[in-house]
Amino acid sequence: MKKKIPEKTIQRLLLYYRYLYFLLQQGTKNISSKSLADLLEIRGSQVRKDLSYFGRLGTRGAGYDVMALRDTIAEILKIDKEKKVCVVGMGNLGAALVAYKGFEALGFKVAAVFDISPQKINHKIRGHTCHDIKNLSKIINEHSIEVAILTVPAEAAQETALRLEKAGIKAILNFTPVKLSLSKKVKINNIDLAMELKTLSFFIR
Amino acid sequence: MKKKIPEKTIQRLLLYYRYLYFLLQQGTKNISSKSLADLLEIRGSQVRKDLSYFGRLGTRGAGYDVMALRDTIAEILKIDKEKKVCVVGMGNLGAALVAYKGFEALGFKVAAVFDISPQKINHKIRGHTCHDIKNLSKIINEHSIEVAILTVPAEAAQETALRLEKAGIKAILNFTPVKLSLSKKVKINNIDLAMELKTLSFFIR
DNA sequence: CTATGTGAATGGATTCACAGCC
DNA sequence: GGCTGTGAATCCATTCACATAG
Repeated sequence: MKKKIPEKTIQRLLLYYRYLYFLLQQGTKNISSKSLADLLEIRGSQVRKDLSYFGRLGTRGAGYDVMALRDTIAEILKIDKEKKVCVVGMGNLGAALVAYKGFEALGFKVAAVFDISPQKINHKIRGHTCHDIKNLSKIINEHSIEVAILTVPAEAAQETALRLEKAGIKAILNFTPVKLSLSKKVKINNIDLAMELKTLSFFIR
Repeated sequence: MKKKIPEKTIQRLLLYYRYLYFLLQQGTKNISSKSLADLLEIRGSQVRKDLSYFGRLGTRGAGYDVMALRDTIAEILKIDKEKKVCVVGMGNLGAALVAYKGFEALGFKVAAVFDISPQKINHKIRGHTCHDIKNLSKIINEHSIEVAILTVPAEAAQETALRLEKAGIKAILNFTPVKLSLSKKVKINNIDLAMELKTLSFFIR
């Protein structure tokens, strides 16, 4: 059990969780690091190393108990605890993410959505009343929201991010192609769609 | 000028391109690796190493010519050449991506969209007539589409991916939370939205 | 005999540090 | 002097290999 856990390990932990969940539904009680690794096309040693960050979770000679491991990972990642998110920017992408089913399974709940446009404010978008971005701070505090999904136009990105920081947001999933400059206290992950597509296509042939 | 170019380098090249484009608009003629690196919060040596994969692009003592470097990167990444993509699965996310403006700037054009639902087939979605997924192969070949964006439900993901492979698709940007099993000829990049959000939130505090 | 857990070896990417050129 | 280009050094993640436990 070491100190610093690599981000890559956390990502794989989530993948393990998904497979274990599925395996359990199938009635699989026990699994070896090798079998789990094969499903993900990685090495058994990788699985074991990842899990070893969190203690001795398996039984030598016998492998891992699927349910126990799944529950341990759920605990590590706090998947059971619901976490509130807000979505800022109700364009096409923002509206699609509000409705995205996948978030629920990992314990996220969209607690508020924001936009700046009078045509959207106070209207329902996929079941959520769109709030004026002016009230960002108030609503984020009222609902104790810690995570924001940022889908505003590029021009508004930095400014909006600053408002999110001021409102006390701890993490931002940034869909804008802008490098946000905030204090290091705010954890930022970027999803740059056009870039992903371009990187991908560069490697063909 | 070495052999294998890391994927990370390609990603940064795209970022450099974006900044150079912007700098050029501002009238900046020349830039040092240090200044460019500062904009991206990386090291100058990283910029120089990345660029060195493609030859000697700068002038010792003087830095890089913004326009020349931008154009060289555009050439390396073939940003000028239009590449056709299709979007498969016209749910909320698929429909949002069809309308996503950011793709154009990097030379992508949505040439076809597909779904399986009779309610959508032959109807216009954000300006594109939605095709029956049955005609996937035919239309992909007619338009010489090489890249696909996959936004079908998880249950249909693997099956649809196989059809894309058979149709001759070279690369897939996979938005489903499914590990696709295809021959290694098809380059796959995964964007797992729920996972990104969960990884992000794990690291807060 | 089987499969985990882990220190050591390997591999890959980043950063250093300086020779080389302007 | 200033800044690039690059081999060497460093850092970090993955993989190996084996002692250890069941």
